[in-house]
Amino acid sequence: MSLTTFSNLTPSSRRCSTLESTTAMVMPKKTQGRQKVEMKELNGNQRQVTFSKRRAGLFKKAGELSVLSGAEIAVIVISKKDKVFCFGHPDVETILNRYLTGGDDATLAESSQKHVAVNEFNMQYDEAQRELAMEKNRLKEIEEDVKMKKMTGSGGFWWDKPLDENMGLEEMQHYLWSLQEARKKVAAKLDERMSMRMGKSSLMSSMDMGNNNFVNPNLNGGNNNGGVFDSHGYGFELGQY
Amino acid sequence: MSLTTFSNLTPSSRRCSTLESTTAMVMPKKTQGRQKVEMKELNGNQRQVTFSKRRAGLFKKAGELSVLSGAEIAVIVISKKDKVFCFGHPDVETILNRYLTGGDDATLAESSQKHVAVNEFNMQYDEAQRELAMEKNRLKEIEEDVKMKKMTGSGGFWWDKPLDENMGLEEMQHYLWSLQEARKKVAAKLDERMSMRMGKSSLMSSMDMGNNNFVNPNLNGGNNNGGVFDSHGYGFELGQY
DNA sequence: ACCTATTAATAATT
DNA sequence: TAATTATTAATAGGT
Repeated sequence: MSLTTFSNLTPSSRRCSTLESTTAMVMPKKTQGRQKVEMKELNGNQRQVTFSKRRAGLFKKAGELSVLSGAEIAVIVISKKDKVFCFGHPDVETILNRYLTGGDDATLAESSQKHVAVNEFNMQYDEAQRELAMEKNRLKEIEEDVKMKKMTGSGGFWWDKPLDENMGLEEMQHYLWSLQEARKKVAAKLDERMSMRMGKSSLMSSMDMGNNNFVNPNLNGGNNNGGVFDSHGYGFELGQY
Repeated sequence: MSLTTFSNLTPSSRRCSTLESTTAMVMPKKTQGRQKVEMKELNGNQRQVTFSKRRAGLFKKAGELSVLSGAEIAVIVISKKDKVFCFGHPDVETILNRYLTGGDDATLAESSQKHVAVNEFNMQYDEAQRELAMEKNRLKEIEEDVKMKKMTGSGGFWWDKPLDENMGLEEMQHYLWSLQEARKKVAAKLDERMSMRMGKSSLMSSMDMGNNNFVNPNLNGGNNNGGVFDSHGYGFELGQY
C-alpha cells in the first residue's frame, strides 16, 4: 500500500514531529504498530485480548450500521468458554422472532401456517410488543439525550451502555413479562425448526431446569432499545472467556 | 492524525508516483477520499450504498472474530425494507438455540450462584411470579376462546393450541424454563443495580468459563457451516435492501 | 487500560 | 454495480 511504502522510506517521521523535523535525532518507535494478522485461531492470552477488542469492534460496527441504515440488528457471540455476549437493536428477542417467523420460511414446509395460524397466542404476543414499543419510545428519548451529550468525552455510544440505568423497577417488571412472551414464542419456533432440521426436539431436550446461575451480572440485560450484554452475567474480567 | 498532516504538506504525493516525483506537476486528487461520517440515519441512495458496504464489513468482521477466537457468532440484519440478511458460524440456528437455552447446560453448579441481595431478589421474583400467574390465567381464558373457535384441522403447532389440551411435561418444562430465565434476568438486573459499575467498559468485558469447540472455521462458507446469506434467497444485488 | 504505528474499512468518485 | 483512491477507523503490539 502506498502509505506503507512511504512509511518505509521515512521511518520515524511521524508523531515526534517537533524534534525530528529540525534535527537528525531518531526517536525509536514506541511500538511496531499494528501488524498484519493471519486469519487463524489464536491461543492463550492473545486470543483473549483479541476476542475482547474485536468483539467490541463488532458490536460498535453493528450499532453504527443500525443507526446509519435504520436496520434492525442482532449479534450473538458465544465464546469458546460458552460465555454469551450479544448486541441487539431494538432488542435481540424481537429480531430473532422476526428472523424465525418472517424471514426464512421459504425453505421450510410451514408456509401455510405462517400467515394463517396467527392465533390468540400471537395476539397476546403482539399486545406485549405494543406495550413494549411504548416503553421503547420513552427510552428512545433518553437515548437521544445520551446521543446529544455525545461520545466525545463521556465515552461511548448509547448502544454501549446498560439501559438499566434508565429503567425503573416497574418497567423492568413489565419488560420481563414481555420478554418472556417473546422468548417463549421464539423458543417455540426455534424448537420446531430445529426439530425439522435434526429430527428431534433439541431445544426441549436440552433444556436444563436445574440451573439457576444468575450471578454477578454486569449485564445490561434490559436492552430494550439496543445494547450489549453478557446474557449470563458471570464474573467480571475474571477467568477465561 | 500524523498521516493526514503529512498528506497536507505534500498533496498528491502518492500513487501517481513516477510522474510527480520528478516534476512539479500537481495531479488533482481523483477523489476526496473517505470522509468522516456523522452517525445519523442516512437516506436514499446513500443509505442503500452504505448499508451494503457496511453489512459486508460487519459480516467479514464477524467471520474474522470467529476464526481468531474460536467463538460461535450469529448476526442477523433486517433492513428497513424487511429484507433479512444473516451470518452464522457454525450456523445461525444452532447459535440461536444455544442463546435461548442459556449456552451452557449442565456446566454450572448451583453453588456458583453468588447470593445477591436475596431479599430484594425474592421480592422481585415473587412479583414476577404473580405477574406470570396472572398472565397464565389470561392466556387460558383466551385459549378457551380459541378452543371454541376450533383450530384448523391441519393441526398446527403445539404452541398454537390451548395449553390445557396438551399441558404435558414439555409444556410445563417450557414454562418453567421461561420462568427461570425471568428469574435470571431479575437477579441480573438487581445485581447490576447494586454493583453500579462504571461506564462502557463494563459491558464489553465480562468473561466466563465453559467448554466448547468446533472445527477450524473458515469464514463465509455460504451455507450451513458458517456463511453469509440472504435468507430470503433473492438475488444478492437485486431489488431493494 | 492506554498509546501509537500500522493495517483495514470505507466514503467519495468514476 | 464494480473499481479506485484518499481518508478515517480499527486494532496489534507495547507500556
